[in-house]
Amino acid sequence: MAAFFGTYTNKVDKKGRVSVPARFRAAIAGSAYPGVLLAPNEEVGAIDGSDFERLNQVIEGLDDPELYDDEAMAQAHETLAMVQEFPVDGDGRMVLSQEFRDFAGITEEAVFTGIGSTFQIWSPDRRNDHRTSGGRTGSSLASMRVPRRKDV
Amino acid sequence: MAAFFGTYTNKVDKKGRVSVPARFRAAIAGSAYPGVLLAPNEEVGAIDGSDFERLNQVIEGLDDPELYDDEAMAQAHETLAMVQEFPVDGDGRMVLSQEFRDFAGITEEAVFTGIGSTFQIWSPDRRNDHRTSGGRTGSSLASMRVPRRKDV
DNA sequence: TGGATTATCATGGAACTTTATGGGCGTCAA
DNA sequence: TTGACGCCCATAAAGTTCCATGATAATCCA
Repeated sequence: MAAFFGTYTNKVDKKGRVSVPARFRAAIAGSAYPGVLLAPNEEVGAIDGSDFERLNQVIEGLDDPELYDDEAMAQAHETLAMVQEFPVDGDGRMVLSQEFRDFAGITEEAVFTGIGSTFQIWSPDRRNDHRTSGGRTGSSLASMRVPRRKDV
Repeated sequence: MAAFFGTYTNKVDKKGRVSVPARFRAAIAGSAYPGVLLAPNEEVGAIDGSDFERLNQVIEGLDDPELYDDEAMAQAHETLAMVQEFPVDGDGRMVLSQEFRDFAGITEEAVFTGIGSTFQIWSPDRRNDHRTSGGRTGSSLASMRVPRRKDV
């Protein structure tokens, strides 16, 4: 499974091109398709990203009645309808569409944040606001719990 | 699972390179990726470290609705966004980024402390302050508890 | 068992590779 | 033809590998 983590800030040139962080590229390497999948995240005003493998898992999950009730299903459909494919070129860059840049308020720079099996793309300002708001006290890697191994 | 313990002090050269203690390298040997994962620990002003296996466990846990509510998830995302990957070279060294050195106040030397399934990296001064403050009386290996074995 | 030999480790420097970034050039379609 | 787009090239900075050395620790053996 692709694992995305860390924060990277890259320039967006006048063509709308931006380098996908090398570590993220490595995470999606070997995937069936050399690119990423992006969708607006309306909750936070950023862009969500993932690879094909993750999307396939999500799609499979839709068939599980325990995961989705009617309301959640309708919402999931809306989200899937917003997903777009962005190829990554030979130099490791993709072209962020004007539509998505406008949505996320991205102009000169884009901030990539890895959050596990997916990642997000932010404008620097919004990223800062989001990070400093919410009053989250510093968590730490050492304090994060892992699922207790189930003895079967 | 990787087990980290003991304290080691190593030099940081002008490129920011520092040897990972051989015992720690042995602990992560066999991991899918020859490197360590580091994240700032804002509570104590040091750097938390772990291996890939541990991070993957954490990431898998994120899909478990019983482990994370919305608030805990937001916090977990913040932590993951701070995690960075540091490859360990053939000589057993990694390059501590300027950002992380600044955060932890590390200049010439770095102190590695193993604390179980993760480890920490300190500036010598902060390490000293932290150890001597807090009034923690000496615990002992003999007094430490272990989980009761479950009969299955 | 004392001393010699062999690993392993931490450290320094140099050479090499990758990454992020900017620009150019042809193609296709509106 | 004027963008939008894909593709290729150039380059500086950063990251990574390679080689050398002294110090310490482990091993061997007569």
